[in-house]
Amino acid sequence: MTGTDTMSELENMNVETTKEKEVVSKNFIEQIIDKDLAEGVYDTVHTRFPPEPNGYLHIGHAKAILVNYSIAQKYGGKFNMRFDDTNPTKEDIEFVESIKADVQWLGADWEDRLFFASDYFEEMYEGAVKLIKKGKAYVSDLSAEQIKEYRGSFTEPGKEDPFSTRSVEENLKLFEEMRAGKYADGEKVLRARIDMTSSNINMRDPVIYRVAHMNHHNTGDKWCIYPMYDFAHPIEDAIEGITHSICTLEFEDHRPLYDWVVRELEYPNPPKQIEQAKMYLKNVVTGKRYIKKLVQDGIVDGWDDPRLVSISALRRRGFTPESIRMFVEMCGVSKANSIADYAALEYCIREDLKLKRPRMMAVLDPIKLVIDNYPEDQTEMLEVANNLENEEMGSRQIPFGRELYIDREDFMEEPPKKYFRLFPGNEVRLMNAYFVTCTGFEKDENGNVTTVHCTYDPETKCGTGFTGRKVKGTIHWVPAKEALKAEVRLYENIIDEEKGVYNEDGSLNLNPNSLTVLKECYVEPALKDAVAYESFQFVRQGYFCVDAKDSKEGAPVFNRIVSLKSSYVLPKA
RNA sequence: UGGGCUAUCGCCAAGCGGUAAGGCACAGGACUUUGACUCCUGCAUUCGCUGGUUCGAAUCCAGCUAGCCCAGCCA
Repeated sequence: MTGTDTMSELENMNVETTKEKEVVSKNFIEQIIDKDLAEGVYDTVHTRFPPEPNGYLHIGHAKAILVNYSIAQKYGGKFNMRFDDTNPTKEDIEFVESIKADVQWLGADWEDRLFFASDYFEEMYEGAVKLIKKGKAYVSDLSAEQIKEYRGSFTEPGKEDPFSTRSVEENLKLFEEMRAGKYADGEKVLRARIDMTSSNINMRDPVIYRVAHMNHHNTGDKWCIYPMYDFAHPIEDAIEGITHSICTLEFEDHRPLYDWVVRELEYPNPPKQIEQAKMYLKNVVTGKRYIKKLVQDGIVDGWDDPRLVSISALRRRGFTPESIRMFVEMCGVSKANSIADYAALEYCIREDLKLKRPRMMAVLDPIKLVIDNYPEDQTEMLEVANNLENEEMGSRQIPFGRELYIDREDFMEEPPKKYFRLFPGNEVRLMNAYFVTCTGFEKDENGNVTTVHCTYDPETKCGTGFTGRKVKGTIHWVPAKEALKAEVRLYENIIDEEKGVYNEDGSLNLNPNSLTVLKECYVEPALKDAVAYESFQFVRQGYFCVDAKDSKEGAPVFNRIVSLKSSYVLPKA
């Protein structure tokens, strides 16, 4: 075998291994799309995110947004943003703004394709007229209760609506009158004529238009009849040229109706509805009325309280769009109902921030450390890398002096075995600075340690390459004089995870310790200019984000996004 | 109760008749100026159950079981 042969052999192997790595199995939606593309059912891919503007988006919606968006991306297709605003009684302009902001923040770019279902009302009306003319729809005078009665049940077929025999002409006239405002809310509806005996209750002559004299956020008073979801949605998709209309599992039973509408209205290349499982997170609150109550009761400070999982709350807590995308990707797409662990989300945010954020020192529960052999009134500036694993992040200066703050946890008068932080006689490294040996400590009248004394060894200064001896522990610190006092908020799940989300009476099982406010923290002076949403690693403690609501200029409030993992548990004192 | 859907490790999830991918979590170990990160190692003789077809079944067939969704003029 010649050298070149060996080379090409090697190259082939490389190609193969690379290929193997890249064979990421496709999810079932992608498999359907591949098939559609291969068979020529469609030659492009066009998806959409169609929320009703009736509330704030939460982590569950992120899946819908990102699955739709990423599929469009993968296939070089398009992604639309569309508000499904067909029911003015539930909707508000406030929500369209917050939803737009959240979707944008998540990075799902709809480019110039922002739509409102309400912009299609005229075409929907014409569609309804078309159905009437085809004898496929009729106006009914039945009350809501009567319609319910006539619908039958799971086991009994429905009965024909007595008004279903009206002539096309009469239906046309009545429907026109409905539009003209001649009838009060609930007085008349338009029903699709399908099959009152269908085993699928959605097919038992579903109502497709109702009367609602109500101001609409987009169309004002132009309309007093509004299309129902099952009629409107397929039309919206068809108008926009959506190919794959992805929704959640509970709409599986509606698919026959979806297909019926696009077929009867004779849309060419009709869209296809595909249902996927929702994404649930274990032990989180997403129910509107529960969150409303938490706000009312003053337990949280709004829909963006960092303990909630609304998109705005996650943003305020310090989660990044990248971390949420990673999480959605990690959870995958399937038709099996499932509940993801919060730990997976935590993994994603740590992973995302790890190399992107500076690693700073902050002392959350301060006690003083005095270096007795360090010259009084001397301050030296230490050059410290912002992120040891990412040189590009550069470095900063930290003042170092005789008096520092360290965390209470990093000193123990009588240490347990395997405790390798500060205790009388023990030497540790002050991160980025010197080795110090504990020589003593002071307590207050309650027996709490207030000050720890130590001596330092000038030869052990960081960066000098000192290798004379090693220490087992490295602790963080902050200079007493120059440190910035800051408020830090620590979070636990708002739900008591032991007990689950709900009590027997349906109320929430709240965790009384979900919020810890620490007002006497000290952080590096460099953190003075941190701005809202900026985040950092506080070494040995976790990732923290500047709270956007309560921080003041020069006085940041830090939210702990997530702690660092730890294989060491401090024994209880 | 009729219809629709689902069931593979603690949590997600591949697998599509040729003998159980991967991630998270977890547990060991190495390394370490973060008890972090990183790196190794381990982690389903078994795919809800029972039968059947087959040389061969998580994959096909039959019958069970369990869970989720549907009887809005909500989406």
